[in-house]
Amino acid sequence: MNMRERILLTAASLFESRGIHASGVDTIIAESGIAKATLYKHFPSKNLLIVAYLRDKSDRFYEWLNSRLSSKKANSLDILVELCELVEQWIMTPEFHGLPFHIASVEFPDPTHPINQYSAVLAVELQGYLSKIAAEAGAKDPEALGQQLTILFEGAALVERLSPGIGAAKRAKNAALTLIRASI
Amino acid sequence: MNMRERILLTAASLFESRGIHASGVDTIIAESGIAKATLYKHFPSKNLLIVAYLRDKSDRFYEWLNSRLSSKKANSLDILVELCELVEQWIMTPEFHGLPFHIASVEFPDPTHPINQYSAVLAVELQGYLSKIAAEAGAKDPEALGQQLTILFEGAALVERLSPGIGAAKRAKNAALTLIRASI
DNA sequence: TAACATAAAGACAGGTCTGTTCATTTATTT
DNA sequence: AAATAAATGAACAGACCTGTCTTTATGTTA
Repeated sequence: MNMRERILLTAASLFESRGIHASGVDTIIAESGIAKATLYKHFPSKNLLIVAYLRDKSDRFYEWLNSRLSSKKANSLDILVELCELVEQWIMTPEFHGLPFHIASVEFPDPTHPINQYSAVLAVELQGYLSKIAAEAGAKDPEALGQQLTILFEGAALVERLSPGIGAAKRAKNAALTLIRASI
Repeated sequence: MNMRERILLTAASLFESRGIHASGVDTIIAESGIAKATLYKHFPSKNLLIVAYLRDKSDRFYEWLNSRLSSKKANSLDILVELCELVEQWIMTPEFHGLPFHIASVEFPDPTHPINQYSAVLAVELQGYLSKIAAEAGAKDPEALGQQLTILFEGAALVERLSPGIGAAKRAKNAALTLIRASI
C-alpha cells in the first residue's frame, strides 16, 4: 500500500515500455490505480517523478551489483571478470529495457534541462563506479579502462535493446575481457 | 529553393537539438519558413518525415565514410585503423548529436512501431557495413569484430553526447584498435 | 495574356498533455 | 468514538499536438 513505491513501479514500467514523453500522468495514475492528487503530493511535478525514477533505478542497480561482487577479493582481475559476467546478466534479464539515464537523456536532449543534467550525473557515477573497480583490480590506467567498459556496456545495452537476441551483451563481454587482459 | 531538402534540414536540426517528439510540425514549418500544406505535400505524415530524415542521415554518413575509405587497399588492417580514425572524427564534429536511429528508437520504443522497426533496420545496416570492412581487412571473425566495433561506436556516441569533452570517442577508438589487433 | 501549378497564411477540429482545485470518502491515530 | 490525515474522483484551465481545409498570392508555362 506504499503509494510512493507503487507510483514509482508503475512509472518505471511505463517509461521503459512506452517512453517517458509518451507516458502521460493520466496513464500513470490509471495504471497504478491512484488518484492524480496523490501523485502530485508525492511528486510535485512529472520532472521530479522522472528524477526519482532515475535515482531509484540507479540505486537498485548498484545494490544488485554490490551484493554479488563484495565476496571477491581485491587486487585481482577476477573482480573485473566477474563484473563483466554480471553486467551481461543484467542486460539479458527480460526486465531490462536500456539504461534509464540513456533514455532520459535522449528524450530530454537540452543540456540545460534538469533531467538531462541529472542523467549526466548518473552517467559520470557509473563511470566512476567502474573505474573504482578497475583500480581495485590493479589495472594500469583504471580511469581509461573504466571509461572503456562504460562505453562497451552502454553500447551493448543499446544494441541489445534495438536488436534483441543478436547477442550484443555477450559480444560486449568478450570485448571487455580482451580490453581487461590488455590493461595489465 | 528545394522545399523537400529545406524541410529535411530544418527537421534534422530540430530533431537533434530538441528531440523528435518535442519538435512539433508547427515549429518545423515556422523554422524552415514554409507553409504547413507544403510540408504535408512532401511528407504525408510526421512519421514519414522522420523516416526520410533517418534515411537521409544514414546515406550522408556512408557517403562521407566511403569517400574517405575507398583509397585504402584491401586485405590489410589499415582499413580498420583508418575507419576508427574517421568514426572518431565523425563523433567529434560539432554537428554530431548522437546516432539518429538511436534517438529515434529510444523515442519510439514500441517494437511494432514503424519508426522503431526502421531504426532497427538502420542499426543492422551499420553492423553489416562494419562487418564487411572487417572481412575485407582479413579479420578472423569479421561478424564478431563488426558487432564489437558497432557496440563501441554506438556507446561512444552516447557517452560523448551525454558528457561532451570527456574524450569518449578517443577512448573508444583506442579500445577498437586493441580489439582489432586481437582479432588477427 | 491566359491557364495552370505551387506555395503561403491561417483557421479549424479533435485529441492529449501537465497541473490545480474541491467536495467526498476512507484510514489512521489518539 | 472523535479528530486528524490521506486518498479518491471528477471537473477544469491553458497549452500543445497532428492533420485538414480554404482562400489568397506567387510563379511558370503555353
